[in-house]
Amino acid sequence: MVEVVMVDDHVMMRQCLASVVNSFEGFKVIHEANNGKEFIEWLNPDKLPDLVLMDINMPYMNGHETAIWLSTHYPKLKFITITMQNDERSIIRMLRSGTRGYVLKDSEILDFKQALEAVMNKGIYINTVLYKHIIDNLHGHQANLETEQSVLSNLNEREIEFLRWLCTDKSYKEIAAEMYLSPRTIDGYRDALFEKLKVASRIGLVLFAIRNEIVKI
Amino acid sequence: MVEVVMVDDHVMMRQCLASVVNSFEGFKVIHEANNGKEFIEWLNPDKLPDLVLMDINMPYMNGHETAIWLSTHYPKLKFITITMQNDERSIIRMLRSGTRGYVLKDSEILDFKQALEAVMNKGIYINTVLYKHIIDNLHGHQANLETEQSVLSNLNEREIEFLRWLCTDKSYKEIAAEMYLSPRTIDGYRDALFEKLKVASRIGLVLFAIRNEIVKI
DNA sequence: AAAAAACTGGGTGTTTTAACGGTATTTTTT
DNA sequence: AAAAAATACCGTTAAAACACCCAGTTTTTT
Repeated sequence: MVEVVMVDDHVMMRQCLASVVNSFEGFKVIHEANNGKEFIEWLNPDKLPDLVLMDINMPYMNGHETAIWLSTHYPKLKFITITMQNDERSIIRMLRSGTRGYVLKDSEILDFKQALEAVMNKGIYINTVLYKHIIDNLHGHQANLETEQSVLSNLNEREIEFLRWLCTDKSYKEIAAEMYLSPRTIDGYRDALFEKLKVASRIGLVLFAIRNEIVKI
Repeated sequence: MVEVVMVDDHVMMRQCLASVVNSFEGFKVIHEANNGKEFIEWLNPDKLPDLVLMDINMPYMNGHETAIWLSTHYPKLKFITITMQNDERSIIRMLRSGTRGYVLKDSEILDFKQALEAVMNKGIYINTVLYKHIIDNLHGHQANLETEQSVLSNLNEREIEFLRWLCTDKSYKEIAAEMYLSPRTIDGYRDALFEKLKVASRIGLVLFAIRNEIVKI
């Protein structure tokens, strides 16, 4: 039986969700708290719950603060964020703070159940609507210079890989070895990129790669 | 009934997984393909499957290429990546290409089932082990930034200015002229920064400058 | 006021990078 | 099957980058 704790200052909402959780086979709500502070004061290191469901917006100690505290003190304790906030920053922040799932309060019960089951089984769960935000964030800022975008699409896999290598402090000779190519070939790659990207030095290539998020900084 | 297509060049693996999928209630494998090319040639716009499970490493047309093609031509067609590759680049790349799930081949059957169910129900599913990679990616390398912060505070105005010049495609000689210094002095600045920042090439300096937002990209 | 630190400039090398000239092989297109 | 494109490769030369050595001047510290 998965022992669940609910942390949310909206009592009605919390109790509704709790009854839903109790209706799921294998899940049982063993405690409810009004906010993060109440929750961590209640926590007993010898008898941790299996799963915590919590809101972000709460008085005294909000979901974000609680998440950081939990990640620091009980990194193995799984928690899912259940909230109405679907803005990118909230999502990213909670993910970074270690939440295993992020479910919107206006999701369907089935989504909710999926999230619980996925999280209890080594996974993470994020609503599809939110997923887009995350992917955008992985991309970085898509508002790249359009002219560069078209140049970018003219680069092949190998050139992209080369650009990534350029953004290290390896010499061309070392990069050649890494890519299993002759240094001469690397010379050719460089020259081709100089031409394509209209630059004249490795620095120019590196800056392009970073601007276009070919490498993560 | 969720109609599933399996795309993987490892026949044994594919057939094993297919039989497992068939054993799941509500799922049925309706087609198997050896690679992306075979798969998209088989695809019938009038009768799309509900879910595609595919490997990354495949001949002729690999998972990444197939993912991009699918995202372009049938953005609503859901697919899950099932692979042995758990390196960050593969994961990020597939996520960016629109995969709804990422499951390692050495996962347990239950994980696998969770992934299928989560994806069919508006979610995405990613193994916990992989999740770390994604979060690290969202972070950027924040851990490093903190240690670099102290290094940064040891740099003087002139060095900062020099770092900014480094992030252009000017040569040291040209930078010297811009800063009204002798090229020799610039040499000294560079060497001092190499020492302070523990790097050994201009590229390293440029990356530092960008990471620490000394220059705006 | 003396010592230390920081800033600036210099000499002399080696290594790396960049620009120029190409060729041979495979893959794709026509 | 021929043409075109893409891929991998090579040599030479000049410039730039990097590594080491150094010294004089100014600023800061003691």
